[in-house]
Amino acid sequence: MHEEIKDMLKKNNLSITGSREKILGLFLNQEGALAHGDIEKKAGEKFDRVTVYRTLQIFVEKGIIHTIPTADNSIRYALCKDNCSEGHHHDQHIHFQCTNCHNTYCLDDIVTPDIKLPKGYVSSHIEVVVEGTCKNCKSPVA
Amino acid sequence: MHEEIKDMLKKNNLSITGSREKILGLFLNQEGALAHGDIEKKAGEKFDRVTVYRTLQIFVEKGIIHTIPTADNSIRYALCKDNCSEGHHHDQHIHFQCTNCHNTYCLDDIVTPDIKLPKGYVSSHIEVVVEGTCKNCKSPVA
DNA sequence: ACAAAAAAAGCAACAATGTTGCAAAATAAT
DNA sequence: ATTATTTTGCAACATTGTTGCTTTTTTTGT
Ligand SMILES: [Mn+2]
Ligand SMILES: [Mn+2]
Ligand SMILES: [Zn+2]
Ligand SMILES: [Zn+2]
Repeated sequence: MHEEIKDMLKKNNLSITGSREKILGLFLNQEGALAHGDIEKKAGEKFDRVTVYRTLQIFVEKGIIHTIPTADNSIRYALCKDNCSEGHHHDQHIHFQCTNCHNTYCLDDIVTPDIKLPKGYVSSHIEVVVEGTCKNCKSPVA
Repeated sequence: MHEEIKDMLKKNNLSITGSREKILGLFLNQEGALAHGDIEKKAGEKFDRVTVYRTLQIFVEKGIIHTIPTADNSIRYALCKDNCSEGHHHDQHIHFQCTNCHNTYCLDDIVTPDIKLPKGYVSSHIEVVVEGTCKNCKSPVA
């Protein structure tokens, strides 16, 4: 597991440092997505806030994690599982945000749908965020 | 036009004040969506920053405007055209964000698609944001 | 294993954004 | 017109994000 982390960093031409190992570890041990605040709390006790910002930034650039837009003005981050690479993401799955537990999940198997746009508009990327109740929060009988 | 603004405020049980008239006017004279920063710049010169926050908040609550999530951590706001009411939005259109001019548009005629979710997930609301080149920025010949 | 070079982390200072409580002012109701 | 209600502006503060620079750590090459 810890070797896996080092390998991932090496594969992306990143030097192995404490903060990168720690933060990447957080993502690997996490089902859903993480908001910046979560990461600061969990990792930031050991590291400077600025380091967390810079680590997340470089992880996004390298295609290790991707961002998920949400309506509450706090970006979430999640691991890329679509073989993204430096400067080129191709995450095309949708995201689910539970209004109950407030977790955000990548639904990696659900591909973003095609959207027919009005004449003149050209699409390069589609983000779909579905809100509702997640499988863990589903009411027992419903 | 100015009567229209007052009527909208009255219809929503809001008292008629300078800041509300001004900010609602901005939205009515605007094709795309407005980021908080835009509104502060255009209206905030006359009004306190706090007033802008509170005005936007109450407009959202009343169903006069809705928010649009974006990946750059700056919520955009746009007029509701779907007869939204207090506490109950039913904007079901998609949004388009131009990577060139950075405008955000409501594509009011394009309804959000149905999404087939994995077992256990229940959807209550769907947000779709398409990125690309808008009709105004389209390259001449393409 | 060591020294030199390169990269990252930490620190401090700052900018931008968002929140809250309260007194003064404006608006609405009587 | 007076009173009651609502909204505003202000001040103070909290949170979030950015930048430049020095020190420390990691990597590279020997
Ligand atoms: Mn994802
Ligand atoms: Mn819209
Ligand atoms: Zn849940
Ligand atoms: Zn454009």
